[in-house]
Amino acid sequence: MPVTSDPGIALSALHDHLGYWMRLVSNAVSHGFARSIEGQGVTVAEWVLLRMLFDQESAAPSHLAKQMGMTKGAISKLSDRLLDKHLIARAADTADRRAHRLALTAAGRALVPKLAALADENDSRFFKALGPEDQVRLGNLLRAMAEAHGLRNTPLS
Amino acid sequence: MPVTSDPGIALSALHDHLGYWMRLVSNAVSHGFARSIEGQGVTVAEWVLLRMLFDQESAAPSHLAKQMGMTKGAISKLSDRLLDKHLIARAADTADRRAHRLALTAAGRALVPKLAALADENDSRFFKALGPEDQVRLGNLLRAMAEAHGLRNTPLS
DNA sequence: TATTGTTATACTCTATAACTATA
DNA sequence: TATAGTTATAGAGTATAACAATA
Repeated sequence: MPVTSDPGIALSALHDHLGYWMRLVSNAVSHGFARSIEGQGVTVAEWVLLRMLFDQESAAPSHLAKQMGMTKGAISKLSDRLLDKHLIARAADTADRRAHRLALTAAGRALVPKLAALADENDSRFFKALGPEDQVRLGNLLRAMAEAHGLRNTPLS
Repeated sequence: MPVTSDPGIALSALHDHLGYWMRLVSNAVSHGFARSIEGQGVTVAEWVLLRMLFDQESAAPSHLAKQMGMTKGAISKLSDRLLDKHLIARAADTADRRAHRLALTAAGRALVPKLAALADENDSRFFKALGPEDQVRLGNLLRAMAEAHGLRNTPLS
């Protein structure tokens, strides 16, 4: 019998929801990663933006906003920080004078592989608790959820 | 071959990490829940505090801080908002005059079952995409991760 | 008129620490 | 001295909207 002031009402507990366990594990993995890259002077959102630019040479802020599921304003703030750190550069678009292009600097390009290695290590460290088969099963279940709900935006926080 | 400026370096992508998929799905579930309860005027963190008080009659802020994995300062701010909404009440501890006791008001106690029902609905809505067996498998995998890493604090964000 | 991007405002959550009252 | 709690400050993320420049 649950310990409540009104035992006549059956009330779901926090841990009765899969969402609770998802968030518990997800937060631990993400916070662990945030700690592992803060020595490199970047946040998780900054890592995502840098990693995306690594594959694209240059991108418009509006394009990154769509890719990352953020607003234009949020991308501006994120870009400002990366510009201050000299990890990206901003240039005017030659074709459309409203538009900008963001690209990695040499320092930014050199940093991405280090961050990717830290991401690999963080993922391994957490999920090695599951055997190899269960890691595959977990990935399949999560991708099935993402597919079923049409989830596409990169998760940041 | 990956499209990068330096094809000689194999670089893990964002979606190569289980942490990426965890966060993608977890964020969708949590944001969906946040939207479903905002009509009741509360945030997810407020829901967690209210749900915990429902089982405890009253609790000290410092106790809630440990339970929820938050600092004393964060609990103070959270409590202030719930006090403003008249969902909880604050009283001096009779034994230790430094300490306080937080408890649900009648309105707060009446609200918790509504929020619990919304939490049930949100969880069902998202995870029905998996069959019943896969829901059990996912829960087992997540609880195994939590157990392996000693995760205990309630995830909020 | 619509679009690109910046800037401003505000709110939530987090973290640290200064501060008070009491033990 | 240590503890309980509040308050202050700052940073990160999110969301909305006002704004200037250009299409």
